[in-house]
Amino acid sequence: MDTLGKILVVDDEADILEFISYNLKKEGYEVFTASNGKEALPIAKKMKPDLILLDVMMPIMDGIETCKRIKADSDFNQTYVVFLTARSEDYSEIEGLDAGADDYIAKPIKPKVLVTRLNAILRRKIKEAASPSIKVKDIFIDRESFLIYRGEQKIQLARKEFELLFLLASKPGKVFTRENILEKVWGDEVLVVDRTIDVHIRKIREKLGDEYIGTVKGVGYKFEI
Amino acid sequence: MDTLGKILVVDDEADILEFISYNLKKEGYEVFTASNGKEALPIAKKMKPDLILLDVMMPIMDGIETCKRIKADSDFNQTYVVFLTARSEDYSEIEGLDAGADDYIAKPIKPKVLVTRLNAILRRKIKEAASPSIKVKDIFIDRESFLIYRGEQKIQLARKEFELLFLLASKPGKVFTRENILEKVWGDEVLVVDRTIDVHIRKIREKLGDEYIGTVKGVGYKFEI
DNA sequence: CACTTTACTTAACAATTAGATAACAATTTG
DNA sequence: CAAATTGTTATCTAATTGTTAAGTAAAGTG
Repeated sequence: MDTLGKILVVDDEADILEFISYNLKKEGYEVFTASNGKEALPIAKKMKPDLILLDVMMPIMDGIETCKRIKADSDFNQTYVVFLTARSEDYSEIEGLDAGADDYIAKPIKPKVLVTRLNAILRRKIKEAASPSIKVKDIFIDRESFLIYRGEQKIQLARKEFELLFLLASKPGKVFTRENILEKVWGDEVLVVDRTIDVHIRKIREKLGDEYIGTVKGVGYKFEI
Repeated sequence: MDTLGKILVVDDEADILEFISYNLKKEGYEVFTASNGKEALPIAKKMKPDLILLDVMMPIMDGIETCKRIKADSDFNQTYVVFLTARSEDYSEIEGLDAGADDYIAKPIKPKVLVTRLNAILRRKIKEAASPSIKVKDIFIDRESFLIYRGEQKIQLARKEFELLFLLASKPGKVFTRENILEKVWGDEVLVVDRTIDVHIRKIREKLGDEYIGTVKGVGYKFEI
């Protein structure tokens, strides 16, 4: 099995480090560890991880400082940084955003949440890098321009509409459940009502016509082959 | 009758152990018991249960610690862990989730609740593992698209019809009793009259033809080989 | 920074469809 | 044949999805 990606985990508490490391390895990631920011930088330089998981509160060099240095280094253009924060440290959210973090995970860490979030982030990354466009039926879905081409005709979709169509079209014929769709298009931290999906489906159908997206009652939606 | 699955129950109170054990055995599960975490681990190793039911509060090794060790062992990747917790111990919910538990059941335990929850969990597990598609005779039953293919022809079934056909086709030739069918397709919390199944069978026959599903009077239905 | 526009979400209601059941017909079984 | 079991149809209900309108947030503009 080839690795899903490389992750560098940085935390000063050995227990947490081990706990996270174990869960990520089990999932199929290649994991490196460091116990503070100072240690982390050279390891990151060397290993070129796809994602760095940073505890905010650390001695020697805290997460925010580390993140700033990472983001300042053009070597890490393609590297995602995710913060681990204690739930109530909302101040860190603001600081962290300034520092350029891409996402947050609140402690206490639940393995499932951790793994799904990182999966989602890295999947998005891989997908964006790998398949910028899809051709199905008579349409061409182009990530570069966020446009749908049908022959000469260009159709513009809003972001969410685009992502939703892109997801369905990524596996034509396959039925995606709403749960599925929410996870992939909205991400699992976002709490949105099912009907929202329906409305977006409606808008896509409005712009493209009804023949592309089918409903499977009791299950979900699919891109019709 | 083959067993529905193996369950390891861990609790320090002998009464509870027996109570749970009795109810699960009656339901058709193969049950093992242990009275603390330390005892539980080797039994789990040996018996490879599908699910471990863990009391949170135990002497020697408590449920949380036990759960952590179980989850840390890759042998138990496929094993569900369910906690038994006193209702007001909400702290344990957080700790337990950290430890990797998959579900909770609050004490005091009602046999029906216990059995239904475990049934639901294990059914989900089985379904997840189940193959996404089946090929029998001249038809192809596809979970991805929720369609039945016969050559080029696509046949769409409603959800319950699909699940029912999928069940029968999962073991062609085997006769499924109505009880069987209700449990697997409808789930045991749903109360439905037998005739409902007949009607669904009828609709499937209408859409696919009569040659696929056979009736065994006094017993049930089967997918004809 | 006001103002405008656009995207997103939601609530509320309408339409549709799947599912359940009753009632009766047909078939099988002993 | 009589009893039990299953098949069939029509009808009702509950669940699911479609649709509209309106509110809110975000992004763009002068």
